[in-house]
Amino acid sequence: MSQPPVIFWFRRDLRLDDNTGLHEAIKSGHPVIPLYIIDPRIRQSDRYSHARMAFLLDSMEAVNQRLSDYNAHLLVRHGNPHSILSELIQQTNASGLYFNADYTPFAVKRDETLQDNLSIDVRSFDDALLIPPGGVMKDDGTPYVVYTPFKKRWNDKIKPATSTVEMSSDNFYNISEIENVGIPSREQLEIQTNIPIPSAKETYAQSKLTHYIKSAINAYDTDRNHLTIDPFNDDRQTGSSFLSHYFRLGILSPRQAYWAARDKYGNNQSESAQQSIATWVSELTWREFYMHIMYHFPHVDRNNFRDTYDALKWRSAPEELQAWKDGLTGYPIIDAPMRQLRAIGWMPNRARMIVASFLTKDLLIHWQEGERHFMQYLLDGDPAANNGGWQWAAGTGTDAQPYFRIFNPTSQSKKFDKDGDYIRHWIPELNNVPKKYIHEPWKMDAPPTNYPAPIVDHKFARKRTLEAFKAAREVEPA
DNA sequence: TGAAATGTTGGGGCG
DNA sequence: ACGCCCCAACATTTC
Repeated sequence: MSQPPVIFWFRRDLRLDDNTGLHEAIKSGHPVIPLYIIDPRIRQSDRYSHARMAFLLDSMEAVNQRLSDYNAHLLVRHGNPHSILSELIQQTNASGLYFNADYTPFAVKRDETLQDNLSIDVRSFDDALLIPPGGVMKDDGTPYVVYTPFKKRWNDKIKPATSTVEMSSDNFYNISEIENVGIPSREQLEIQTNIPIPSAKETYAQSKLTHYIKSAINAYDTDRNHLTIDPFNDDRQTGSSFLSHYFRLGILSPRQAYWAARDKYGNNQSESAQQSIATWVSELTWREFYMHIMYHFPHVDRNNFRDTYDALKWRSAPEELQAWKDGLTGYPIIDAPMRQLRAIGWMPNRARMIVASFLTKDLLIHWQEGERHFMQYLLDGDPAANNGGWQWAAGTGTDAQPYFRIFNPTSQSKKFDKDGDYIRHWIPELNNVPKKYIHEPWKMDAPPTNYPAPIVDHKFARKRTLEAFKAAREVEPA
């Protein structure tokens, strides 16, 4: 084979099926070098997650295994992407670089100068979303900042699924001649995590998707708010599809999920099942919405989307922040999910809203503290979706809940963990607390002595926050 | 993808 | 039998 190779650079698309950039590379007819670059800057980030990195390593291993069906291997290199790529181009005489676009500010900045710095054909493809940023705009050409009209237009823009590409061993470059460090071990990357890492295999993720769409999705509308104890180990808990970590690394594509759901929707379902399916798809749309937002408004990454609350006096309360992180606030409905997060790298969306409201509204601590903590522990931690959720809860974001909408932890607890099963599972100290007091153990005559009293009084905190937000609104914009 | 404060209504206890 | 009060239940307004 005398043709020069092309490089396919895996980033957040660790799958072989329905991978736009990879398939384009294959279709080019040149032998493909599958590459992953471990960028040491990721590990220096204060948003770095040991668990997510462990999951990424497993995912690289899974891709490598699938590649072995084609006598191919994943080439792994460590370092600055620009230098790695130019070095590799020199070594292999590659004529093209293919990858799928990543829309976070970090990735956009990393990728924008590639074409100028590399002397070869650089091809970026839209793959991570059903509709890429810029594809859903208002008639006046500006981006949507409210979810509902975005979703309406997004739905109208969906295009039919495209056909797949057949691969063979002829499509891949023999990299045995090139230096390949291979996939590093956890020890080599100094990964420390006790979180049980779910399977990162593409086929496993696909079967999970199929299984979920088959039946559990029909009850999503009602079950989505259930506080699921451990979706890794308990198949009875079906409220969440628990696929977000697969979308995070692109082990599943949103197209695979969307079309699986939509095929089922059109296939003679009851009205309530259809409604549930629509709601589930709507969560995919939220993911796209927030990625579009971060692309069009990159400042949201480290700043309020709206400057309305730039003057807000967030509290500095390191001990209270620590209590929140440790699950020791004295509010069971806060502490249970915070402990769950550290234990399994996941918490239900409802719980995310409750603990986010508590940090920002009850403790009046900056949403960025919570956003960072979530990124450090969530297996599905995605910069755009996580940021969007936090700014929504804090009231600083696009389409945010109004500042006066403050969750009452106790009523949320009674509503979504009626019997207290979720609380008892994650807070063993409360094992013997009767149902009557499980949501507010401080009201017992003799509360468990090994569980803290509430670090803040909700009624007092609510008033404090209303006043702080009101004061910030009254500050004239600069 | 709220909750608290305030307003309204109507049934029941009771003198 | 009547008026008064209490308050649950629901509705509306406000934050």
